[in-house]
Amino acid sequence: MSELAKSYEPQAVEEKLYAWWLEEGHFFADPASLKPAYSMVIPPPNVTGVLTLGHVLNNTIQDILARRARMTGHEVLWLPGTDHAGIATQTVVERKIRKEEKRTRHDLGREEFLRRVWEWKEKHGGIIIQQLKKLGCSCDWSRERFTMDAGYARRVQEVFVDLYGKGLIYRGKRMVNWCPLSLTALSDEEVIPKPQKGYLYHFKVEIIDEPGAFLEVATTRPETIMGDTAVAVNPRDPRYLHLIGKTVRRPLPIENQAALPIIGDEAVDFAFGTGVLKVTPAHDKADYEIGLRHQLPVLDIMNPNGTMNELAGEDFAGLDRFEARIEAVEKLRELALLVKEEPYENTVGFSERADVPIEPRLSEQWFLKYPKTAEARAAVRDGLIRFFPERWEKVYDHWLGNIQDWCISRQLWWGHRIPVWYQQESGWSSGDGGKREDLPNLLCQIDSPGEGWIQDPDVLDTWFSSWLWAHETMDESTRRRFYPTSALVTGPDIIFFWVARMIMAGLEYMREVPFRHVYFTGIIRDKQGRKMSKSLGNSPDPLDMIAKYGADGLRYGLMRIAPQGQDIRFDEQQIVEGRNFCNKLWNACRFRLLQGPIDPTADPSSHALSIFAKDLLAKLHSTISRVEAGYADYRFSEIAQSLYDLVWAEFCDRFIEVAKADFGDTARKSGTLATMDYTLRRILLLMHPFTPFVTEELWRGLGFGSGSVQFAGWPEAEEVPPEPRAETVFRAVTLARTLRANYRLPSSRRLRWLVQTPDDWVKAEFAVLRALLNAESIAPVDVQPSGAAACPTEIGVIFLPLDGVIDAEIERKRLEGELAKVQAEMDKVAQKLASDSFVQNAPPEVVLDHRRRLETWSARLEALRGARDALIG
RNA sequence: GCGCGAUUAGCUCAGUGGUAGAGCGCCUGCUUCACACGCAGGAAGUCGCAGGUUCGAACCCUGCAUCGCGCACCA
Repeated sequence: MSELAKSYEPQAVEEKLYAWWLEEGHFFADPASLKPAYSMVIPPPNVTGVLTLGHVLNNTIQDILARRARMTGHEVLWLPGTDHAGIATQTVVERKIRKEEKRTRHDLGREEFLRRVWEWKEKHGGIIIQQLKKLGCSCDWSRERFTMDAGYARRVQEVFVDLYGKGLIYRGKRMVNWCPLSLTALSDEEVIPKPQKGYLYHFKVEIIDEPGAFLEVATTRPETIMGDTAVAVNPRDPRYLHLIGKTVRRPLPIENQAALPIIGDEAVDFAFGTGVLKVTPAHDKADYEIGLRHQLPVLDIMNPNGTMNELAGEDFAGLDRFEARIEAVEKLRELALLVKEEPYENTVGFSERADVPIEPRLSEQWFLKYPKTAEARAAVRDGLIRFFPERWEKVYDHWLGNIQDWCISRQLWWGHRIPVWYQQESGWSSGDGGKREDLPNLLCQIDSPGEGWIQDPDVLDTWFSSWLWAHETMDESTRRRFYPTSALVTGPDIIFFWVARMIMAGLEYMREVPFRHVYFTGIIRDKQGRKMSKSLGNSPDPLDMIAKYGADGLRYGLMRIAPQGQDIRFDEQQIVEGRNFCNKLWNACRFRLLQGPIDPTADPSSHALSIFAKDLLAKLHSTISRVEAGYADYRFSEIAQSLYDLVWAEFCDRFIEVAKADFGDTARKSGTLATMDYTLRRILLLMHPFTPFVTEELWRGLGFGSGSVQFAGWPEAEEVPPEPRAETVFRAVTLARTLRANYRLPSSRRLRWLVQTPDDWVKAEFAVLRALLNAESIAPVDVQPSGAAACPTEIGVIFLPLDGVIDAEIERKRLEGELAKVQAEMDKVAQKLASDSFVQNAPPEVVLDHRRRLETWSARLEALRGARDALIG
């Protein structure tokens, strides 16, 4: 390529390069490679999913890690795939069938429904995989996995059988979180507590043994009165002590006003409400526990879908639980038993997926007693696994310390079938989540034991397959080479769902942790700080962003504002900046190309270098060090910012501008070009993980190599001494430009400047000064010219002759103003140095630094005074 | 109730003890032969509040406030 377009056009480049990468097999992970291994497994997105900004963040980070690992000489495995996402996918397909055919999954039957889900999956699933490719993700697509792949599915069932055999999986009738909409049990982690405004209802119950006497009960759930089987008070509560053992009349249902015992139980908080608790063992977890302690009957008055059943009585049967609440209050009012309703806010658990209130429900389910919890805790505590940011370790530790058994069965069809078989004649009915008879003859194995056995109808929690993702996605040779993985990149919202469980599964089945590092991203929010959500419509489509700004622009823009583990407020402007930065890099390269062919092996050390070249090389290498340090701590935004500064400020604003002068100087030209090529080469390498497309295009376009930049090595930081003289020139230029601007002289106006300096090296840079100031001329002066505007700098005093340009009186005022400012600064430093405690206690280099500053300020002060006096004289 | 995080320029955020920073936005000037997705200059901040430690605090400690998140409780 001899010429580059005026601006970078991502659309023209991205598709072509991605296809080329695939063609070349660059993303393929070879277990036979002799290179050191670097591996990651993708957090598998839902097969129904479409790319969100969260995915963009997450996968950009993984791609950065993968590409950098390739560049540092690793054999990289980034293993992609998707998750079957039980409830989410089943819901999507059910909705489609209901809409298009007005049928339910029950109309179709299990087999046909599953066929439809697979059909849907083949047709529409995995859109997100194509979208990840648009983002530039360098996954090894030849190893793409799905959590329902045959081999994977078999392993899920084997693990179930194994854990059953170890006595860790058991079936039991327990209080579970029941979703009345999805009609399935959920794990504790799938329940989201939300504060709800409602009422605390006070009602009276008559004490049967003391006719005419009443006990007042407070409840938020009057619709469960029909299921009450006791009333409880705290045995230490003197108000009610004497009533324990007596009975009250349950007001509802009216046709069955049963007598309920008054029991004493320590769980009752006598400060709450009236201190009298209605006990509904079938519909409240705490009440169930109380019921167990007192052998209370369990009276289930609800259907699985949250409507009341016939046990609730004729007034309620068939009503939805919330209609029943209204009705119950009405009935209490009619019975004159309602004392009061006070507005009350309490926290109600909602189903994460269906977003409806969970119904605590007694149900026969499968549970897992987690394996290797102690080891999993220790793995993180002892640093075998490190979390970034570290603070999540505490959250993880706390969860594992209070871990509850995991309800793993789901009353769904789409998922991994539970490998348990029952003898048919046991008369056991399936899938209603609560009506099973006691244990029939049971066999836990994958294949059918034969005639007369039917399989448990339930499927496993999706996470029961995801927790094997780190090792079951790999075959034996891959595992040998790439397990444990190097890093996991995911959101903190699935630390319990996935991260913790994967650690336990890895320890149990691989006897080794699944990853060394876990990087937790932040959560992307909108500008107002709200979570991105479809319903709010505040979630921009990343593909639109890619179309508008290019994948690199999106990646870079996002990474620059994504500090480690902090939530990110998304602002499209940031992506604009990412795009602009890519264009800046493009044009820097374009500038270079206009000077002639580059030398891919340029070595500046074999040339005499200008102070600006030395300065740039020092900045380059300090940036490389900073980038290294950033990778060590996963501080991506700092890496991005360092590179931004290097490219934009150091390379473009300074070095290229100086180079324009240097190119006219035959003595300097070769060194400047060599420095430029050397630096550009390293910039492209450093930038590649963040902006793979533009760097790849430039790498080959400029002629640095014909292969992919991602196998061109990684720059090493070298000790390069700083060149402070260059800094002083740039600072002087800024001061001179400020002087010009103060006089409202347009930057296009070519002026004659004078410089008074004792240093020969400064005189050698006059051509550079002329270029940077866009000057007509720069000439040396030995004595202060009278009647010129002056600006003292570290390299000497720069003068702008007044003739016809500036007004002496204005200049005098300006100088007075400057003097005052400088004097103030000087006083500050002087005061500090005058303090004995400072001089005695501060580190010597700090004191020295202050002394130097004092010198600088006083020199400046003197020069300003001289300029003022010259003006007056 | 317990824990975690945030609070710095109009906005989004860097900044782990020594001169308060960046980008955007704003104002001014510039069709300077890489880039207007650009160049140059400028204005703009009692670093949430109150104490403490220190020669010195945006930074360390204590308390408080506000916002957000998680866990527990939730009749």
